[in-house]
Amino acid sequence: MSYSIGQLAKSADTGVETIRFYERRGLMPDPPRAPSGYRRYPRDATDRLLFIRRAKRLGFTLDEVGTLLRLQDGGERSEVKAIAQAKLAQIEARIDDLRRMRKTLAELEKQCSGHGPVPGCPIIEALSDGSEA
Amino acid sequence: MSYSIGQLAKSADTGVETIRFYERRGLMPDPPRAPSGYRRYPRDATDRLLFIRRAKRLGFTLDEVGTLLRLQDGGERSEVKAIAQAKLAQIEARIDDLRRMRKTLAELEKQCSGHGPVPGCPIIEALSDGSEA
DNA sequence: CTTGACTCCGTACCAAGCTAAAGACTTTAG
DNA sequence: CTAAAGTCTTTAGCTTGGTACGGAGTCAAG
Repeated sequence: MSYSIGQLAKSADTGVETIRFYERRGLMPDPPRAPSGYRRYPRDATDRLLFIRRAKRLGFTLDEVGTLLRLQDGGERSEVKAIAQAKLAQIEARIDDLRRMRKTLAELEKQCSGHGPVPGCPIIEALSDGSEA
Repeated sequence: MSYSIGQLAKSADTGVETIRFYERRGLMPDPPRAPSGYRRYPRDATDRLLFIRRAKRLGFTLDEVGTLLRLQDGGERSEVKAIAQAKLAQIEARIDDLRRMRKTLAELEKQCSGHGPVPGCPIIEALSDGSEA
């Protein structure tokens, strides 16, 4: 037995178009075809698709997912670890960015009474004169 | 005295193309033109441009910046505060997302010895079988 | 006056990750 | 058998925030 692309899509809760897109990007292998030209997926195609989805949820780009998939088919564990470390560093840098934004914005938001006209609003003033942002 | 677009760009450390882009987006007003068709900016155009840059640094999209600019020219302070609160909520949600990613990834990264072949690597295994991700 | 820098406009292109439309063909359910 | 649903390919579009190109006209320094 094998899957049609629609069945595969359903099995991993993705869209048909997404699978064809991953195929074009080299993440999903070109599957065998029925005489009609329809794609026929082996059962384990779902595993590959779920691998991609999980890696994406952890923050990896599709290019990085491609690298992880290639390493899965033969690579050094050190390479996997290095990719994970790099991604961790990116995530932490992004968190730091967002925390800085939050800090500034939260201070301004707290200072803003929320009543009356805009002139005098500390948020707009800070944006206007650079005193806080 | 007035600025050419190049001088304005330099005064706010942006590119000429960026200013024309903001103009198309309605963030910068259409400036008066010299007989040649060249844009002539009043001195305070720099303030508007810096406002946009600062708001962007705080995480606002260009559409949101546009709203803030319109409020600056007459609006309720409550509207400004509401936009700031919504943005704060978005930032916090994004931080939470990233922290979840970091937690999962950090655990996997710690479990990975970084030595030997990929088969058996806890990172790859987690992506393969969903045990952690 | 010439040359180089600047500016004009419209359009196209970039990243990333899909998503959709068009038109033809195949498979499946009743 | 028929009709609906699925699939095929190619191409184009979406999001956000710009960046770049081409060819023409203009401005400023020497």
